[in-house]
Amino acid sequence: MYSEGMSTQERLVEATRELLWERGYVGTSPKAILQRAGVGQGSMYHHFTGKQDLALAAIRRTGEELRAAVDRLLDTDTSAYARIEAYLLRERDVLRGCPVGRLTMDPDVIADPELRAPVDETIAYIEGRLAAIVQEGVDSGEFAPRLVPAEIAATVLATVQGGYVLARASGATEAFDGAVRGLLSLLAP
Amino acid sequence: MYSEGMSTQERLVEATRELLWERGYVGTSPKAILQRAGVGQGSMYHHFTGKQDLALAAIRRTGEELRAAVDRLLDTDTSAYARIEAYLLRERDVLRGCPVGRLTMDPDVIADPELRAPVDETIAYIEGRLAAIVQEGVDSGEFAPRLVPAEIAATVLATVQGGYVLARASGATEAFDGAVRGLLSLLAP
DNA sequence: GTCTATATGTGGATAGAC
DNA sequence: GTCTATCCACATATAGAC
Repeated sequence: MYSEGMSTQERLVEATRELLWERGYVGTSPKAILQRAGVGQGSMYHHFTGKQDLALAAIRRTGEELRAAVDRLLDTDTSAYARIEAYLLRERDVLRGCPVGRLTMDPDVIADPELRAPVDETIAYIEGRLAAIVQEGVDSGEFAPRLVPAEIAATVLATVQGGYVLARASGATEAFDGAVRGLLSLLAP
Repeated sequence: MYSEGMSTQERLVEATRELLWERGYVGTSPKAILQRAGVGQGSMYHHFTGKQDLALAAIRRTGEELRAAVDRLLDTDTSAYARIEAYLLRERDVLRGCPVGRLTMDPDVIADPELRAPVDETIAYIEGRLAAIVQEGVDSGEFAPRLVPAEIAATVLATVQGGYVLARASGATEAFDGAVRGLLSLLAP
């Protein structure tokens, strides 16, 4: 139940991040968080004002980590296609879905501007990075000039997010892989 | 609150369908269903064994309707590209998301084989219809022979499902439209 | 068939002791 | 800072009257 060196706040945020990923905001109760974190009720309300506040910290951290991971993946000295491919083929726990994208199906997250903000920012950031790479590819002649970078970036991101949906519906990762391969075949120079 | 000619069962199923779309399975309580349907507690447990049973009826009906709508859209005597385009440009309430796809993010739906089955069947059905159309296009020379129909079908469906995610994250339909246009530009003969 | 009453647990949060 | 006790409302279901 987390390492010894982890502070109570950290344990609470980590437990919340896991539960938000697994069950979403609506499906996550303070009680479940406390049990997973191994702390008492009082600690949670000492460090955070409540469920929303704790979820906010958790979502922000998840967004930061995802953006950092994407940066590591895309900051390479390779062709535009190779970087888009690297993004699409990134190792993923497909059946768990995207820890950020899944929150968009949570009515209470979407209804709360504070909770939606870090979700929006993270997705917009990745879209922006992908668009810049497509633009490079268009400029260098690697991609057809008729491609609109912002649109292709949205298509790439949507294919990944939708791939999770197909995979979870079928209970198998195959559909995700198929969608990605299909897109790569359409993008292939 | 629904027409006079609607039976109690129908009212319950309709109310459940709406709530599942808006709030998902975890976020929908029997109480909320009863209030929306305008019936008492006893009626629900007379016609259905409980929340799961009612949700099952609701999901099945939503799946049937979606498959029928897709059939109407795709049963036209036009080119393969035109039919894929028609599917992608279908009029949608983008910010509400897909009434079937959103259920894949519901942990209690995915964990219950009975509830997941109609979700899986509906998505598999649409994928199959799209794949057959792509196959036609490949056979007729409309699409490049290197395209794998099942993969392209998955890409098309994933772009739509992921488009909902992008749109809901940003709170605007633009990202959905961008993803669709990007895919159409890649598919264009 | 439909209603109201009731039951048990949980959701989300506060109070106050240590 | 952390714990336990307590609070009120809701979630989900059953019982039994009409």
